[in-house]
Amino acid sequence: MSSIKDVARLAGVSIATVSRTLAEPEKVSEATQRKVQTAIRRSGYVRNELARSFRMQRTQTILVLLPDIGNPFYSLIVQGMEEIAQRYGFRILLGDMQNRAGGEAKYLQTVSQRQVDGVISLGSTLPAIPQRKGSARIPLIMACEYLHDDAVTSVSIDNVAAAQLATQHLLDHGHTRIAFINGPATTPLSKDRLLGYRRALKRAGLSGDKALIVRGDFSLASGERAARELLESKARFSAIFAASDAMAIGAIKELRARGKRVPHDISIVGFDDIEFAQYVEPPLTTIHQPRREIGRAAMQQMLSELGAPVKPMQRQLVLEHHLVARGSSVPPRQ
Amino acid sequence: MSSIKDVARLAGVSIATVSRTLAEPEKVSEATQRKVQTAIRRSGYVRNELARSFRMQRTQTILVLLPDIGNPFYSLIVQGMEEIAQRYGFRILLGDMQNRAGGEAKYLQTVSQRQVDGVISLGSTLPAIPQRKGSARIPLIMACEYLHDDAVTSVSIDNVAAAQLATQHLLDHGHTRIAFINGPATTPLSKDRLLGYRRALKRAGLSGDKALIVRGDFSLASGERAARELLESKARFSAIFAASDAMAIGAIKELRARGKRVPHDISIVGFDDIEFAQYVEPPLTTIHQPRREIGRAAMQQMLSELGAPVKPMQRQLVLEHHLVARGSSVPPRQ
DNA sequence: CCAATTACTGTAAACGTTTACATAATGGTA
DNA sequence: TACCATTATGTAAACGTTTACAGTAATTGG
Repeated sequence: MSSIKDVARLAGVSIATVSRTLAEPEKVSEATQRKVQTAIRRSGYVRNELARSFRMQRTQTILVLLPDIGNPFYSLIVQGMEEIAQRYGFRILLGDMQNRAGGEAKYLQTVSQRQVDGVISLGSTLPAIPQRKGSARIPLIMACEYLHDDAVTSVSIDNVAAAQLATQHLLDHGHTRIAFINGPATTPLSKDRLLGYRRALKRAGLSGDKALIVRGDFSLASGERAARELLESKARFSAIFAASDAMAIGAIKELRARGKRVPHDISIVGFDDIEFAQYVEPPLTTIHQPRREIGRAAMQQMLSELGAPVKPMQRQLVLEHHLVARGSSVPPRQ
Repeated sequence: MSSIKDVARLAGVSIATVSRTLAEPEKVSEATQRKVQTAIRRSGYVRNELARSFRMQRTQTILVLLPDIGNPFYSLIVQGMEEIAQRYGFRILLGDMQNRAGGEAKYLQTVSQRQVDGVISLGSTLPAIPQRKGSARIPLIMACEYLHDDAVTSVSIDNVAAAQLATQHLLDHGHTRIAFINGPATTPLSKDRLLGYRRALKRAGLSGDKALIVRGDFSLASGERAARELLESKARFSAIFAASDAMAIGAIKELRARGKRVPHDISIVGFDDIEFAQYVEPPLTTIHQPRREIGRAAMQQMLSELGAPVKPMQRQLVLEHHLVARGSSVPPRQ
């Protein structure tokens, strides 16, 4: 492999000039630039990014922590992030946490080893980012999930409002006994969705029933389990609001297995609007999250914190959601 | 950040000794090792992997090219790869090709920039890997897809046999007019599946009908389109074999939209056995691919080529598949 | 007791960049 | 003309490792 030295020799200039031609061409005369450029072409030189990263202590790489790579919910978010990262010469290192608490640990190593410039987490817990003594702190941004803490930058939707909207939709159809399959209990996101659910019930003058609230982990299988739990609790309900489409789809399967028809016997509303939501039977009524946009915004914020010429945003960015009414929600049977 | 120098000073040894303690402890006396280890603990030293990669021209990173990150088919494969990579201290850099021809281009840059040690491609085309002059060639392995070329290492199933099995399953149920939604035309994988489909028909003494063969790109939407094409062609059929579960699910949606009942009017068999296959209505009969195992094997082969103490495998590894019969395939209506 | 071997440790170069600083050339101004 | 500012380029150090080579001390074999 030819190095900057070969190029310098070929062009008859110093290595500093070659480096400058590449990084700050405005500091090099046009004639010299031409010489260097032809030398580069002739030698087939390509910059050794490893050497560069080492020297500059920057890798142009952002670690993206994914709770579960098998959940197609994240794909569009990642694509949005890629789009922006790409544009500014950054790369994404994807870390799959396999839906496990602490699954991020192995990836945080690469952080303390200075192999990434920043971290975007799609998970609910604040990863304990090992900060390098004596260096700038490594930026962390949360996407989708968030903390109610102004110090932590995040991009998400208004989950209270969204959950309220979903519940209201079922109330509008005349349902009064609405079950709720929430996500993992402790996260602010889940708390907010629970709050939105309760708020809608309350505004409708309903008291709500503890037995109608169960939990999953956003996965298909957990939705199935949650529905089973609901059915076995003997609590009556004519509709379910699930905090993810995957859980909604899992629930539908279980309901069917128990002889309930959807939506005829039980209406269902999901959350996320993943692609599959349109393809299940019945097509899923759900809350649409602007996934690509969330990814874009999170990455933009990251790059702005890293000094890229991107306009920074507010600390906690909240994007728009909306409800997509499809076939899974209808008025209750008499 | 403390460097190897600080540790050396603290332990009263040379930096070479520190380096050796970390990389080849058998060459360092026990007493010295202890001194170095306490010095490391006291100083909070963590090796600068950037410097190391630079010096050694190895990054311990494998680029995994993904045709479409939104397709949940790939998740388990990636998990299998991660598992093995992890075990040997390697990382995975995921590259999403967004289902586009040439989508790998931007990632191959990182290859020519020496930022990865090897490439595993899940796509169908042979990525033109820029080889570094004067250095060892960068290993490439294909997983799922393959070329009929002994020079290219690959891990996959026997797609001819698998497609034949799926078709045979429908024939066994009594179907004689079986449509086939294949993947992109030009890949060996698609050709093999077509071959398997045809072989099954032939063995049953059926001639086959060109009009019953259509194509998609493995995605939900393309399955929907393919089904539409079939329905509009006026060709008669009582069953569909789709080359991916996603296309099968897409097709089901379109069939329903046109008033066909599945499986009552039309039986369907998919391919892949993704998680969703169990959750759609009716549950999808499909070919199970050992996805995690494919990932594991591909990564194992990669690491063995990179000199890790892993037993190498044969050039073209073929893993076992099987058919999972679920509700989407039944005998045809009279 | 000497030579040869072994086991351990240190010295210093090298990897390919970036960049602070020095230097040289040019042009403008008093 | 002498001076300064500006522009363009070169010199050389630095980043933090690994590793070839050299050196020393301890051990072994004769």
